Amino acid sequence: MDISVLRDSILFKGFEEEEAGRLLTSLNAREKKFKKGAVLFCAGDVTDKLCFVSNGSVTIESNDMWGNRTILNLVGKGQFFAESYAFLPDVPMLVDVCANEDCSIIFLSMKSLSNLDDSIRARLLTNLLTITTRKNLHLSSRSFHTAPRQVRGRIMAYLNTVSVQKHSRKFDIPFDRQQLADYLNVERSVLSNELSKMQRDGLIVCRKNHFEIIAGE
Amino acid sequence: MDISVLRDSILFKGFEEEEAGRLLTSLNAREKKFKKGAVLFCAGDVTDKLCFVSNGSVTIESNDMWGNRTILNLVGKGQFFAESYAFLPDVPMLVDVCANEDCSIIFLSMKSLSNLDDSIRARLLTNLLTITTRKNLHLSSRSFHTAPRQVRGRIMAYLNTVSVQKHSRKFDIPFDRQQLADYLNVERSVLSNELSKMQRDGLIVCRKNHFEIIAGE
DNA sequence: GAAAGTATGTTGTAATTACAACATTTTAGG
DNA sequence: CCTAAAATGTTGTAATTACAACATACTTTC
Repeated sequence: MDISVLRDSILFKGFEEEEAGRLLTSLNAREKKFKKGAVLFCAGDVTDKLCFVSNGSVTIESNDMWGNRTILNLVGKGQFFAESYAFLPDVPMLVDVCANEDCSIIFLSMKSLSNLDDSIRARLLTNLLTITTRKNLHLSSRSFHTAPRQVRGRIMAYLNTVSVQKHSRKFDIPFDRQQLADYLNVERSVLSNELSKMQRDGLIVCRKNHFEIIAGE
Repeated sequence: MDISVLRDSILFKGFEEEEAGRLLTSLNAREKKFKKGAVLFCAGDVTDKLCFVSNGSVTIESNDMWGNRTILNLVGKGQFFAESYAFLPDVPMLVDVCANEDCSIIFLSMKSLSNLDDSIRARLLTNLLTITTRKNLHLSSRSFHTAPRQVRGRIMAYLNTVSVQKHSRKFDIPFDRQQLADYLNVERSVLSNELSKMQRDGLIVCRKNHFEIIAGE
């Protein structure tokens, strides 16, 4: 198990090397590998495991009975997921979790938190709180990407966020066209069409996953 | 200041009466009243206050420069808001918070958490974690309500959730028509129209805020 | 480097939604 | 109880999107 990515994560902030090691044991850390397309969790599943992406990426998505997919989030290397369910283990998951590419996931048991001594527990809880509040902001950012009524507005809202995050007008996005469509809640063909129009209108340049936002004068 | 609602909240779960009182002092609890329509926070504001609705309700919303409103959440009596910003006080708010009716809000300072002793801090953090993870689920539930491509699907997704929460096919919703439209990201007139059709089709009965879902055969 | 498979782009039509304008109902004050 | 204001319902048209069908480009594998 490659611990280094997890060791560098926000979860272990403020912990000495030796404490971190003991904590990993207490949390019963287990790593598992998944192939692209594998389903890690289905809606309705329950879990008490906090999940960490040590390599690759997964998508958090909702698939309705007519085959419509909505991608709520893409969780990349170094990020956590299922934290809400880990702390509310009675609540069945509302979403599916799928391997977006070959990936490695570390599962951490949250059951034995109360056995830790207060000092370690308080620090760990503080870090967990940072994880959940950040996730909170991340979740609400999708609301802003899907809020505009028109496709162009949604694309721009999304690209702007990515551009701000990457501190550059040129950047790659982690989605292919179908995924971006499913994230923005629009038709793939309409998305492709609109991207073409936006290029003709001189708003953006894009090729595959690479985008550039053209500055207005 | 009426402390009883806050005292009964999840934040103070597991605290003795005497500890709770001291905690309130440490957190510098302050209550403030707002008139319906008042703006408590604007997008861009920063705060380190955890906010609690001790009476009334507020809406969490995003208003774009063309006057389009998106309601992300309605926070009622006994619930918290701004918890993410309270713990990430550098992050400017992405949303506006407005008084949905006359209301009272208790503001709790999260700055001095580290001064508390480990035992109290660990218990408080555990409760805060419950608040943030629940909020997380609440936020993602809106994604499911706006995921269906058609208006009827969105209405049904929303009404189903409320029905499950209230354990009844008959229930009141906290939104008026305009607010429900802004929550579901649809036009108010289209929403009214669709509700009429759904009544004609025998799917629901509604009058003002009161809804009844009619069981399929 | 062909062939097959996958991803992306394009187009036309049917369906749906946005928007405006107005009708009706409900609520709040005097 | 009347009036004004607000909320909700209805309708028609213009604009947008969904969907299907197909064209093109890019990848992968042999």
